[in-house]
Amino acid sequence: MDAQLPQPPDPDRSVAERIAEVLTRRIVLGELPPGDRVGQDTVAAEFRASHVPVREAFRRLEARGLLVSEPRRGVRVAPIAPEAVREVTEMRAALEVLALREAAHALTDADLQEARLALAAEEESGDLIVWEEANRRFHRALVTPCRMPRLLQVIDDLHQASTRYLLATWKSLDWEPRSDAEHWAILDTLTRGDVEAAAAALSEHILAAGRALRQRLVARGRI
Amino acid sequence: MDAQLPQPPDPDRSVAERIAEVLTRRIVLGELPPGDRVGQDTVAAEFRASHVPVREAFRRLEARGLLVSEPRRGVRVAPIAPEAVREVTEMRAALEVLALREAAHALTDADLQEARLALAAEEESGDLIVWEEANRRFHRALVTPCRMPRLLQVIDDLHQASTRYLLATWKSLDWEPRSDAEHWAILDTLTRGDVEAAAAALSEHILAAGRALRQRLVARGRI
DNA sequence: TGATAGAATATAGATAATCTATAAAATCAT
DNA sequence: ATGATTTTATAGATTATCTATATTCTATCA
Repeated sequence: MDAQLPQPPDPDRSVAERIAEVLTRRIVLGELPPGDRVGQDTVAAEFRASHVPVREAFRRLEARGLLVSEPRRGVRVAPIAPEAVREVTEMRAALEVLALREAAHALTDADLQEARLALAAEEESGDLIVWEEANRRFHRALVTPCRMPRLLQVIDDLHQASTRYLLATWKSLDWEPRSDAEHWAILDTLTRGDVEAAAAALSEHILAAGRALRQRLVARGRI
Repeated sequence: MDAQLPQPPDPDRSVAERIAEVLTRRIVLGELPPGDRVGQDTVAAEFRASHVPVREAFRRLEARGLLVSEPRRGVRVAPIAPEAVREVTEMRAALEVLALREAAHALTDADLQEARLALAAEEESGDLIVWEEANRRFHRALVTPCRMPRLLQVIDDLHQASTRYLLATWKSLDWEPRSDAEHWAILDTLTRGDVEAAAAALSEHILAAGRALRQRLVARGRI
């Protein structure tokens, strides 16, 4: 791991925020594997910062479930367990359905167009990470119009966790594009104005993806 | 406000944790009103601590939605807005129903007994704060057996927010015990093993309480 | 007189050096 | 070899200090 590039000072964002952002990316992408200890002095040295903003960044990531903190023993990257995958999946299903139902009232043509563009980007992606970016963009397009910031924040945190589980499980190699059919089906029912059908499809889609992920994770764990 | 009592050192909990706990209580109870600025040096002086653990406590409370942070301007107590009440209510309904469905598999007689005791405590309470404690205990008894720590944490944060809205709106004066009938109905259906009916009743109960709260809040806002 | 530009002040955010307590590692004695 | 003990590394916290920004106060001018 090479040293942090001298980031533009950017006085609008605190040092803690920038550290939190970089650490988040590393954990989600799997560069920092589950269980790894994250030393505050190491991080501070890398970012040429003191331990104060580092600790603040730790607290943010802890709240998002990416780090776990043990008193007097520092923090480590949260483990990846099948039960956690199930939990995050079910929470996402419940909350994205809620957000979609609320968003449906306010859904504009531009929102639907954005969702379509996201699905097009999915189909053009040859890489798991790129596909996941488009996948996230699609889900976000469906729920963002609900205008419920707290709900959207929690959904975002959960999706981040999902992404981490996905990337840790599929490793970009043995991956082929999938589930796009479900995505189009959700978008179709929504375009037709059938919110309940779209909600049901979205829920089933999230749960199915979660089941597949968990199965694969358990299988990998047994090898 | 008098000075902080010399707390037992308690080496198992960090200074940041203790500060976060006390600030949480003050915000939920309304001692720190919405919009109030919370100065880091003021808090540090009161707890005879440095600004470092204070800032960590701020980050924890920010993640729970009790504080909002404005860059270079510090933190203030989160405002109480009808839209936020609605948001928290709907999230609670969705997530507590999910938790209840999962908990139902594992529900023991002891859990049901705990719920009954909580309802008895509600009926004996003459004070809004005491009632709310029992109310929380009841809801917790229903969902805790699901054994999904992340879900339970989010539910807990949301319930804390609900409590704050409740106490800010009803002010302990013009309050009379209510909604206990709904509580008993939920418990009855659950005792009979009808999980779906209990889930529906729980959802409707949370949403109804939220509607009442929001109406009252809007009415108060107009006076 | 009132609005506004500019100086003064308070404070958020951050640094650096330092301290204590504890967990982990290394060493020593049996 | 193994168990006890010392050493070492580091988390958590303090204190003093620094800079940049918000806010407040004040003085000037239309």
